[in-house]
Amino acid sequence: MGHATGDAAYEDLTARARIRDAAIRLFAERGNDATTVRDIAQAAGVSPGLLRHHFGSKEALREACDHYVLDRIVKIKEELYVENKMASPSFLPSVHPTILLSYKYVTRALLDGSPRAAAMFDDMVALTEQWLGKNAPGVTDDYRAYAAVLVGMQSGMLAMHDHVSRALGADIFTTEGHLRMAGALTDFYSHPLLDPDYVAKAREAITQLRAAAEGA
Amino acid sequence: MGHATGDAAYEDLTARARIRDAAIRLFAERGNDATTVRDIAQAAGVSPGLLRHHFGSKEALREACDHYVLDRIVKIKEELYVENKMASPSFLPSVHPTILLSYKYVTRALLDGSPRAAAMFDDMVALTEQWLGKNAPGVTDDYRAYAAVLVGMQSGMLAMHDHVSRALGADIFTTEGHLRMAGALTDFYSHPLLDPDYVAKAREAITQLRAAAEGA
DNA sequence: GGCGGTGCTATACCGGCGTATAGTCGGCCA
DNA sequence: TGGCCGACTATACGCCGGTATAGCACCGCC
Repeated sequence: MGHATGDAAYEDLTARARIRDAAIRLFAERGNDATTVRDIAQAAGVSPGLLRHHFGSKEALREACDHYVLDRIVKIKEELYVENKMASPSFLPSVHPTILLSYKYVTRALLDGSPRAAAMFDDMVALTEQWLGKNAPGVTDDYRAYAAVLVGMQSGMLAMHDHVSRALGADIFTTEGHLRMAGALTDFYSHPLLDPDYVAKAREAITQLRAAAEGA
Repeated sequence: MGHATGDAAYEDLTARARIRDAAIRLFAERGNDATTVRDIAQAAGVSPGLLRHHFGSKEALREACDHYVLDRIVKIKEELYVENKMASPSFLPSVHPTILLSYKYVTRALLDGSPRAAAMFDDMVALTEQWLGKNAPGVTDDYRAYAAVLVGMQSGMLAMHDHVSRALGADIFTTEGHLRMAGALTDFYSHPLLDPDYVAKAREAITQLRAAAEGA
């Protein structure tokens, strides 16, 4: 990570690639607004002017990063998909540092309002909706909402990585923390959390509130 | 004076209260960094200098807002708790606009790194952990991770409200959208999503990856 | 009636941001 | 060898952020 200077492979990259990589790292870490072009330039070991020379503007650089990372992710997903038919869109055992960084980046991009990331979110919702119809038909009668909530929770938890990691005592964007999180997630998806009594009461409360809202 | 809205009750508030309310609204909507003291002043119908006069600095204003909103939330929770013993920390049928705004605010505060919000997150994790031990002892053998994931997903979904709302076709911070979301959430908590075969394979994959990571 | 303090405004200041521009270095081709 | 072109730097510009300061209007108190 902290290729200050001296890492041979890192030094061998073209300046353009170094800028892109540094930008991805910093955007993923701090978000778009909190990252300055001067920060990126320093991290890449170049002058700030070079960013403009190669990418035109900060916004264009961000789009290039979006494109790069999102492409990498769909490629990874395709590989995973053919490799073992894990068709579930829920979670993948993504433990390689690069993959983790990519997820971190996309999560931030979602919060930063990146159109590309938003499109990916929509795709995932659509995919999940289909998957539900095929593989888990009984769980709900509002597939759309269920899929939206599922994808939102999954990506949202990554957005809360600081807090989840703190509670866990391990960074969920490292292999160790990610696996512990994945374990809990598996528990979560395999057992119902609420007992039927409680669920019935909750449903009743919801329908009452809905009726009250419509009546008003 | 007499700025955005001619609402009488609004006009009757002291300038200090108007500033606080405007700040809460804007912080909740755009986050801390993206809202300027000039924005807040304009929304409150006062001059920018007055913010400094009453609160000292932007950061101090934010802390005052944190304090105010968080207090409001714990008060609401206490009321809910005594009213009907809904001891579950999972979700509350919070449909009042003020409550929804409060939740939106805290969610953003979590992303913005507010210490108070983070403390509340930790409290919720601890509470959830206890609750799990009492009310759902069988679901996992890593209570801590389970609770962290649960709270992270729940709050994270709110952080993704833009995208979830877009997928849903309804803003989840309005009563209508929130109830639809709550319905899906109830489905989610009451039925296992993954079938045992799939779960077994997932667990196996996780343990393999863990072993590989430790071996390395 | 004068008078001090408080709520409030107007304006100025400084730093950091993204961006623009002029200029330097070095390799490649005629 | 001369010249050109792309990679790259140094420096400056305009803008806008939070903040500081000076001054004004009002109101209770002696």
